[in-house]
Amino acid sequence: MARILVVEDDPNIRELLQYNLEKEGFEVRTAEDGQKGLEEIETKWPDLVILDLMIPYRDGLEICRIMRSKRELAHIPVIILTAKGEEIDRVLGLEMGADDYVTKPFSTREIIARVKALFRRVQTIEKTDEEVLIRGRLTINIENYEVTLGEKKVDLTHKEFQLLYLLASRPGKVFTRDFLLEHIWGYEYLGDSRTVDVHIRHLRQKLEDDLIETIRGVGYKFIE
Amino acid sequence: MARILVVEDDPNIRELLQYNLEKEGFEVRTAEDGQKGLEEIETKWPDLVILDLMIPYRDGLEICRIMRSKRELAHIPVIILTAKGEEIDRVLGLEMGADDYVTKPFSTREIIARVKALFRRVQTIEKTDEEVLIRGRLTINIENYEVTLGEKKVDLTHKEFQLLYLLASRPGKVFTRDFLLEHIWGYEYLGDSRTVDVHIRHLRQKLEDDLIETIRGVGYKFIE
DNA sequence: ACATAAACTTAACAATTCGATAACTGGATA
DNA sequence: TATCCAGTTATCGAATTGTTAAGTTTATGT
Repeated sequence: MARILVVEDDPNIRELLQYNLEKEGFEVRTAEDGQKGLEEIETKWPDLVILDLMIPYRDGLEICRIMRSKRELAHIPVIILTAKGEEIDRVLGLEMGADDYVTKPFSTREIIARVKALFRRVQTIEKTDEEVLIRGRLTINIENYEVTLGEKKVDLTHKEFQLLYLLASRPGKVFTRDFLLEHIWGYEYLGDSRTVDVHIRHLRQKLEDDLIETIRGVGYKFIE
Repeated sequence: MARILVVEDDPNIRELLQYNLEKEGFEVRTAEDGQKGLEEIETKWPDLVILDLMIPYRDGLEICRIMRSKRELAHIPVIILTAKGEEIDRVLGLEMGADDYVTKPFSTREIIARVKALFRRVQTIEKTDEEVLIRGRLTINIENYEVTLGEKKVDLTHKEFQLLYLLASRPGKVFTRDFLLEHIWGYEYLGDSRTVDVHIRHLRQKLEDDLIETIRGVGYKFIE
């Protein structure tokens, strides 16, 4: 199972995290300050690091920066813990390469969910890092934005391409209209969800009718 | 739409929350003390609970702890309301498994934003957690919205799928018609309870007769 | 900066599927 | 045996999606 390092000076939170993460089946190590944490990271290469921002000796951001500068540590995902007031450093943290933030106080469920989500993201990114998606007769080339069906090249618009790519990235999975709107159109989009239908229609016309299946009352899915 | 339970003894805040959440399209129920709140939670399984910390009979943390210890309630997100002076033991609160905290006085916009954020978080993170339910020869894939019996794929409608999923999520547990109506059809639904029978009938036809058992005078259960 | 084309959104209407209800039947229970 | 509860079926209306076209925005090249 995945190995997680928790770098946190407050023993209560440290134990709370350790207890709950181990209950989820992760292997957990802890360090109580930045110096020890960094040593652990450099010698043990954990699979994920949870870093409190305010810790003695070396703070979270510094550790993050050091990790990102070393080739063998650069890929390790990092979750930063911040107290409620410290949210100013968010931008700085992003620059330092943290992958997620959790503001204290947090629920254990939340942090576990985020750990899992992060692992999932890393896994799927590593998997889908290939620029070409092949699904039967369909080929989706992300790099040069090209789609071919059999031998024929298919011209898609930007939205159509995004929609197809998202659906085809997980064949079989049902995507609700809301989910599609949120991910392609953005969180703040306040529009008709019928818009999705129209784009689906266009995709079906340009490709084949039965590539995208309608799940009535739920959404759409790319056939497996 | 999602069903929210507000447990709060102050009638002003209770109504304020109810009014504003309903305006946002949520279905809202209220309880004025911990005992009634807990009953409502256990019998109705709301989709989210807003809990005042200081309420008569059973306080918020106790309810939270009870919820987390019961399998069918453990996943329900909880927002805790605290008065400004109340210094909650943070770690205790975290262990109890609340998902978010709001300090009184709060603005309605804030609480609505948090409710929505929490739903979004839970949806995107938790739903991908347990995607497949296996019950003997029956397989229920939530992500793909697919049901197979043995090797055969079974086409279910939305309502049928929801019904089967709920029943199969706790084999052996008897669900009353009222519970099923409130949980799947919504708090507001005022209809014939024969409706449930018809959908059960359809499920039995599409699957096997003896998967869903009738408990005369009570309701239905999925066989263990 | 402008004209033009392309892409996107919205609206309206058609087609289809689904679900609620009523009414009747059958069986269990007291 | 009477009564109550669940099973069953067909039908109608409602909800969802498909489809087309017109209107609006955005992008592109000159």
